[in-house]
Amino acid sequence: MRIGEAGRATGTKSETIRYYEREGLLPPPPRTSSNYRDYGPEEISRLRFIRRSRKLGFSMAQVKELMALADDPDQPCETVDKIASAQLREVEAKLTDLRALRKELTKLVESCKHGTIAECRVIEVLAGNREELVSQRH
Amino acid sequence: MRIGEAGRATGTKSETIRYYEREGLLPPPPRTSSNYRDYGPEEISRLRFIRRSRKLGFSMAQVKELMALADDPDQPCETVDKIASAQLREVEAKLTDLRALRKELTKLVESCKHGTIAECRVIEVLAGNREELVSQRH
DNA sequence: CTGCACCTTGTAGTAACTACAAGGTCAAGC
DNA sequence: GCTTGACCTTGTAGTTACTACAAGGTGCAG
Repeated sequence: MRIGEAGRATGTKSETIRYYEREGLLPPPPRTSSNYRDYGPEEISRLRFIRRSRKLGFSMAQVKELMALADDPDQPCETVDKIASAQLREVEAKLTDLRALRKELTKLVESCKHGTIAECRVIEVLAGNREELVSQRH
Repeated sequence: MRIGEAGRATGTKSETIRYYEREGLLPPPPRTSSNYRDYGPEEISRLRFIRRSRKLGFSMAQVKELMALADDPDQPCETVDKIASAQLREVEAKLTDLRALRKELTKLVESCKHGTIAECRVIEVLAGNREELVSQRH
């Protein structure tokens, strides 16, 4: 599988795939006789994972951490737990915020269906005070 | 409330707040007699909303769209529905991915607690084929 | 009245892409 | 067999969303 096809399969531009390789997120794939990158299903999985994680708001460094967990299951339990727990806390926080946002957007779409114009509280719903607790840590 | 305090209240650097103002995400606040920006609770809410949304992986343009929904409830229903529905689809997709990721991370942390080293399937869990359907649209 | 923390504008650097230039590769059609 | 066009290569420069720093003004505590 060449870079263009890999890109179409994962919704990624060729340039971005090469960029991930340069930055160490993707291992350099084998090359064909004419020096084209040649991707297998394993690399496609990894690429798909990177794209999804980035869309969820994780940094490239965090994506690397997650992939390291998957790649090397023989790391000391302490390390795995530390990384996984931290990522888990972030995932939970994102889930909470997204559920609140979903509720508000659903209400908006519903009221539109009935021809009425609802007042929209998207801002208030995410402007709660959890963030203040987070920023205390700095 | 001056810019520094507003920043501490929302986990945002002063520079970033000024940047949001330049880019039109935040309205220019009133100034004090000594030309300092003076923020009220309304602006703080808005700022908090921007920060949360960005962490959830929404672009500044999407954040603007969402805020426009909240600011102007008298827009034609068609417009509101189009924007809200699109954002809702994205929120749902993010929720699905995050739930899968959470499950995998929880498993990892649990097995660590019992001293065993689990095999980690974080990559596989997000490498499913939903993305292929999305990329068909282009 | 002088530190010191804060504010102002402006410019330059970073992360994560994204686009484009200049040129090599290769299967399809005449 | 040769050209056309879609693909690939490396490299550089532009974009988005910050982030850091410089040079200087503001304001309150001691």
